[in-house]
Amino acid sequence: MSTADMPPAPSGRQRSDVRRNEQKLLDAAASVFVRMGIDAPVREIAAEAGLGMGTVYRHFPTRADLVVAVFRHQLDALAVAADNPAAADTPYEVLRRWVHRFADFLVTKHGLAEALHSDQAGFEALHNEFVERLLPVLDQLLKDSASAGCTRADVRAYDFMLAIGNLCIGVETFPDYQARRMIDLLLAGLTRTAPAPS
Amino acid sequence: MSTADMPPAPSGRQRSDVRRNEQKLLDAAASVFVRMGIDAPVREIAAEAGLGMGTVYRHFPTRADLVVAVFRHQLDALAVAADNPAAADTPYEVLRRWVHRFADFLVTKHGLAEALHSDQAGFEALHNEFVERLLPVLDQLLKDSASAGCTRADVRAYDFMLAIGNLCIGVETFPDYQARRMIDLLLAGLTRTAPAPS
DNA sequence: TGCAAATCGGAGCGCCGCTCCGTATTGTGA
DNA sequence: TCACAATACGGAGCGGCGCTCCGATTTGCA
Repeated sequence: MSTADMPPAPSGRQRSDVRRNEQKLLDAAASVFVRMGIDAPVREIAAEAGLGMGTVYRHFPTRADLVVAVFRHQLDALAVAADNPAAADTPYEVLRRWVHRFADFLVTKHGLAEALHSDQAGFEALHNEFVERLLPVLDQLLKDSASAGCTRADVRAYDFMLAIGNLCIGVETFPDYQARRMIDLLLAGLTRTAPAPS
Repeated sequence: MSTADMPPAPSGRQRSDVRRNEQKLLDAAASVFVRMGIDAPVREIAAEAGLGMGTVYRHFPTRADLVVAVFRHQLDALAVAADNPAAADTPYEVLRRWVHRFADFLVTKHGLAEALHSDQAGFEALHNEFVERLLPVLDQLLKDSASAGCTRADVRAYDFMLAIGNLCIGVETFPDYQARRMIDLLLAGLTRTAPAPS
């Protein structure tokens, strides 16, 4: 599932061009993603890197793998962003801040939010990566906030994560859509008192 | 923008095969949409109707026009669904019910929610249709509820409509995702008392 | 330096949305 | 009833996409 499961090589050394080209591809992809969005043609990335199509697909079997690789360190940053409670904030405030940071991340990468929920073949890898890296963090934040009595406890982190991601969809397509307000609305719904469970 | 702006014909009568084929196309599209989702290939629809590609595109210049035409009467039904207050419900309850009905509509049409927010060329028509038909209704529901003191008044109907649509994305791709809960959460966030205006 | 193993490059396949124009159908006036 | 515009149809074809496949090239060890 991951890009490279065995650390360096099973026998003998790894060829030098492999590492070099992988880095070229990551740089090129990052650049192209900024310029043309996540859905940029693979050919474009190959061209930007000065490499062939075959090379791209040998390093990253599917587009989603490339996307995941490009954004992995940013995902890591998000995953640890909740570790420093930052002074004496209420757990709800910590949660709120993290959610907005998550939304920032999704919105600034053109089309990432859309891709996250795409049913295009291969993009489950992207979904899985988000679930693996971020779900535990968000789950903890939700539990902390609920334990402190700030928020209701009957909201599953998985639903909540997908919901935040979903709310970010369309910010580029429809300039009038204010995703932030809707995220705040969802956060408001999280606070205390469930109205009436049907 | 609409499929046919002039009612019958500007001069002379309209050929009979035109009406016949348009109906064939609508039926075929509805059937194919159910079977393969909104993103079904146009060729498939043409084949199902027993017609050629050219005929499809002459009747419906873009895929979105076809989608809009297929679902137009259901949109109408939604647009008037809020007209009968249904006994003595609180305005918030009326709003809640309508929102869920809207969500039902989106979810049962495979891929409609996704298409609504697609940046694919031509799909603004779909977006526009939703805005034209449903936004006034939702706006009224929100205003009524706010006037009655049930909900906050600082939420724009446009944002809210797109948010509901967004939350419905992924229900088919990720069976574990419970969009309904998140919609209820958003509705809960709507009830009175804004926490802290930043 | 030579050679086998590993990697690269890009032509090519299948699928898509959409166009274009020769062909078939329709309805009307004689 | 028939002939003839006017109109609509059909599907080959274009450009673009993701992804594969295999001959050409590079690499590093002996």
